[in-house]
Amino acid sequence: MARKKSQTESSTETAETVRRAPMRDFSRSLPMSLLRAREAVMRQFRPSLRNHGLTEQQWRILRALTTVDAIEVTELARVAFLLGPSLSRILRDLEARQLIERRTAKADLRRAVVSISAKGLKLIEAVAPTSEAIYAEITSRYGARKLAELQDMLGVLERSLVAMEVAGEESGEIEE
Amino acid sequence: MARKKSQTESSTETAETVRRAPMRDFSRSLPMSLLRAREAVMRQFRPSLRNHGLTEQQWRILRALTTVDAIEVTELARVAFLLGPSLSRILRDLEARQLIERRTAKADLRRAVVSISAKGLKLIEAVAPTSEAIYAEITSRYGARKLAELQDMLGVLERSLVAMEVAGEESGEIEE
DNA sequence: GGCAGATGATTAACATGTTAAGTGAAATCG
DNA sequence: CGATTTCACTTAACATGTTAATCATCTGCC
Repeated sequence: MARKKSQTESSTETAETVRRAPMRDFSRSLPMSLLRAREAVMRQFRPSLRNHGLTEQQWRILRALTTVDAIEVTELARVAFLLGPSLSRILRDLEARQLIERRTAKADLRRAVVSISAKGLKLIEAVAPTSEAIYAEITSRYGARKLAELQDMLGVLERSLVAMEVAGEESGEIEE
Repeated sequence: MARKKSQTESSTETAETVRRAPMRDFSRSLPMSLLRAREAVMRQFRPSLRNHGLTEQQWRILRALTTVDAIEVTELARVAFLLGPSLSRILRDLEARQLIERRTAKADLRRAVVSISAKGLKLIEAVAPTSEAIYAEITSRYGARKLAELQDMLGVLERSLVAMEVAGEESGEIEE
């Protein structure tokens, strides 16, 4: 680190009143903390996934599909925590690669039902060992108990924020 | 919740051996927990930013610029936690909107130095009150002490993961 | 039965994430 | 001092995030 300034500072005078409100130091804001933590975690997994030709989101989808027999697209979006449009694009690609299978629900032609293919399962099984090893290493380094506690706290945070949203909608802003 | 299956299950036989390794329930994995928590937080801020014509990242950059007089692009990328290419594109846009100013370092023509403009400062000042109010509401709902503790834990996690990366490089994989 | 409104999914359009390649300038070394 | 390497930054190319619009089907109601 070490700022290493005073070398490109031959500036003139630029911003005058800048630096009025230091605010919350910014780099320590909650969104930044969460972003950096998540990035630090994912940086561990990405290389392995990449070696198997998978992105983080594609992995999430396949992973979610191994926990069910078949699932509708909307439900899958909820479980894998992806927005519809992203999921739509990714499913198109995964289907083309024959890692998943998709068919239309007989009772409701709007709905599509997705399931993982044998090829997809094989891929998952090829990646899983490394992923599990990395996860174990993280758990070991950070501490299993602490990790569980952290996840609890994140869950509580999430729920209190959802409650906050609801509170902000109960009246007023109906139409746009 | 509630699986609501047995309605689109008129399937034939699809996946056979599926559901072998439930793994870590998936939705409770650390990356997912962090992702959902962060999304829950950002969902609070996005509408306000959007009303002012700013994306989350643009806001991060302007916000970071208020804490310094001027800063080099690479340093800014580090502080705002953005990758070079993303930052490059966003700076191009912010400069076109005259929210920032950019000039070239005299001592090193490779380096660009960025600073916020008066217009940019005005925009920040217009958005800040709402942002601060939302942040205060979150703090209040979740608890200031708990929030500080959560951020501590996130910081520790981040640092232990950085240590993990280093440990995985000390020998071997030098060239690509 | 037929039509207005709701719903599931996709497409469109634009912004960012991510890795690789390109460009010009500076540092290093023979 | 000139070739090579390194460095700061930008472009390129592709994948995803995000919001709005579109499309087909469904549902409720008459």
